[in-house]
Amino acid sequence: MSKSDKREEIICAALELIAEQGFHGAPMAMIAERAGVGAGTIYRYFENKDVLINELYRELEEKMYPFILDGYTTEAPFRARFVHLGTALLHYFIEHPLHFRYLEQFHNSPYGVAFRRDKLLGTRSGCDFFRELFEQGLAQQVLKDFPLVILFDLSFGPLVAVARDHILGFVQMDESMITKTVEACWDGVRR
Amino acid sequence: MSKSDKREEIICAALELIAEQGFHGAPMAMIAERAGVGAGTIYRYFENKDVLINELYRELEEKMYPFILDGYTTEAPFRARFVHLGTALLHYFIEHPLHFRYLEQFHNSPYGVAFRRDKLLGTRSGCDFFRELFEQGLAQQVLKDFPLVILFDLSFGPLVAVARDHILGFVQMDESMITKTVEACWDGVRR
Amino acid sequence: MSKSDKREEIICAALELIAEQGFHGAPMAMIAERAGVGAGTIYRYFENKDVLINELYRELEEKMYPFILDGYTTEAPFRARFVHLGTALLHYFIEHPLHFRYLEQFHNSPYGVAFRRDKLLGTRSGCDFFRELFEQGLAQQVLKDFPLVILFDLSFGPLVAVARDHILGFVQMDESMITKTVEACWDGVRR
Amino acid sequence: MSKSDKREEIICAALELIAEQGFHGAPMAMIAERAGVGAGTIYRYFENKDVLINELYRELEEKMYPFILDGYTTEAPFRARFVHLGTALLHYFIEHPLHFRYLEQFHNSPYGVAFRRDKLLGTRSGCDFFRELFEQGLAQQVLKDFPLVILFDLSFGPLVAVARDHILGFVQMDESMITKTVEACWDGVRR
DNA sequence: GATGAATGAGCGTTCATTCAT
DNA sequence: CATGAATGAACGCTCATTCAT
Repeated sequence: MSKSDKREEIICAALELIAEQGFHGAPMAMIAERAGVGAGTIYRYFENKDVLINELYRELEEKMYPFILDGYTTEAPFRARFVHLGTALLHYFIEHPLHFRYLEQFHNSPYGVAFRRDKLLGTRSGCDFFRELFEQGLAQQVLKDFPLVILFDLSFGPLVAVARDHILGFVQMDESMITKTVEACWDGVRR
Repeated sequence: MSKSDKREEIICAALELIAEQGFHGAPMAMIAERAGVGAGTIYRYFENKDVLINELYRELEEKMYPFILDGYTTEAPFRARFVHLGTALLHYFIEHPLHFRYLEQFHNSPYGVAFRRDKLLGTRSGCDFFRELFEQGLAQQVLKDFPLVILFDLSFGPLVAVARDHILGFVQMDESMITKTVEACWDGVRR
Repeated sequence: MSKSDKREEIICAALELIAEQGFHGAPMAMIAERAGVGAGTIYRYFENKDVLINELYRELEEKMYPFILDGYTTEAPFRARFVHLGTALLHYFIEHPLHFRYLEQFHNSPYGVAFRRDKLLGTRSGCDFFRELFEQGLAQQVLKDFPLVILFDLSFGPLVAVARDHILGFVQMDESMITKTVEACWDGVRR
Repeated sequence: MSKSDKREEIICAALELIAEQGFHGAPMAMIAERAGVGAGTIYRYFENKDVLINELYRELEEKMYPFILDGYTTEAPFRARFVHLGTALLHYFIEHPLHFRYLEQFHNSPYGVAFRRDKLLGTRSGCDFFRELFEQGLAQQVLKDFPLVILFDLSFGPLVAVARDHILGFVQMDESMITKTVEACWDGVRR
């Protein structure tokens, strides 16, 4: 197994265990076992558990963005762009339930709060295309006159909730339901 | 300190610590210390940590419902009732940030998932007025034709997200912003 | 409930719980509950748990002796006296399984060792009629020439083992089996 | 210290402490300390305290059988075989007082009762040579006509009692006393 | 005297992290 | 490098004992 393979196995094992069992249910020894490496080996790649958790988060984000931005063009009309992003996001969550559950675990924890604070204060980049889109929407007056944060909440709050309920089996999302849901979000933010 | 005072102190200490630090940031010994009681004392009032956590959740719910239902009347027009509940909920969260953060911790954990499953399957009562409202809305065709679960998500997803961002200091909600936010939710679900 | 009734209830509750569950399985609070008294009350009658345990032992011994000595006469022939005592002892154990199991718990514990040491060193009286009988047997040369302790062991070792197996249900002792067993013990010690 | 040395140290520390102080006089932390290992280390070798206790019992049994069976032959006359086993057992106990006291602690506890039940019901093998010997003795009519269990009690009851008294210093067993004692047991069971 | 709520030391066990091999 | 055995602090929980009522 090559060096980067090992890293990948560790990341993957951590993702599965944490997504399924939470941070509690994923001791380092268990992550190591599932990754097929020694317990000490993890510490060659990640300084400690916190670093592993944050690094894994970063990697998931990086895998998510290309997926969401695939086919996205800043030339399209505003509504179409909004629908594209929302639909892509919901698709991503539904097709990557482990990623989704990990992201949820992460956000709902001290890690996530610190992370989010950094991002809003601009010390962290990442999903700036969301921010750009919403700023444009405000400038063009197609969006309701809300602070950016609230526009985010109105858009993603429902999507995340729907994704969770789908993954937990409380509702079954098909293509048309996804579209309708995103359009409902649009109704929420559009002027 | 009277008997029920002690119970109250424990509940209160648990609320604060868990809201602020999560379940694993709140060892029983620390809860006891903050409550000003011995470690063993907690177990006179709560069989174990799980029971304490669930009991605390139940108590918060019981405090929340009267707050939200205050002034609520099934005679009012549908939109008014929706706005009432949404506004009240957001108010409650904003005025009780510890409660809010505890509820979030709870829902985002094995406790919450089990709880939610019970509720959706109808084996648990509680916020049935929400369900009733939404069922009426569907029947009267004032709401978009969605499964109940998704209507919940479209309504509460944003409210919860907004409350979280307010509490974390990412946005400052005033009365008018609250109203506007709830109305945006309404735009999301109304036909 | 009178003062001595209370003491009796405590003794009785302790006997039952310890006999059935061992010292471990008999917390003071549980003893108090079964006795129908407050937990603190026990400490009015017994300085602490150790004292309770030793006192209870002493009381059981005191109840046992009259039972065993009933009908016993130093005038009878030696063998008859031996058989009387052995039979009576086995009967007592079989008819008072709680007593028997308590005595066993006691003897097999630091309490019992200290107790036995006292007794053999003569600082404790009690079952001196056993000692007298065996000393006579030695003097009259009807018993094998063994130290007293070994004669005790040859006599009571089997009886205790048989009683235990009966109580645990590994064998069913009836009157004739009891007699035969005691006679076998006699064969062991007689010259 | 090698891996198996550590396991041995733990076993040995547990044996000493439990033999001397009983199960509750031997907390895991104290066993670890005496073994010269960290508290957590025990759990690498034994799943929990129960498993350690049972494993230790099994190991003692395995050490005992070869000792007892050394020089034992099924060809010898019945009485000789009985005397061999009895003498060997008593020797073993006297030469291994810690083993003896541990075995006593074990048998006089929920562990031992369950264990003994298994053995009598035949779901456990082990000292089947005892059983075989006694069954032969019954068939050949050299033993008194008793259930097996009682023959066991008549034989081992005294031996165990004598061993205990020797170890506690209540009597001093030498070679001739051992022989005489076993012969007395034989008198007890022989027809 | 009687109570039982309160205590806190002590238990068995877990797990992030280290380090000799 | 990679390992995984070893560690020990920290956890949830119990229970003998005390003491205000």
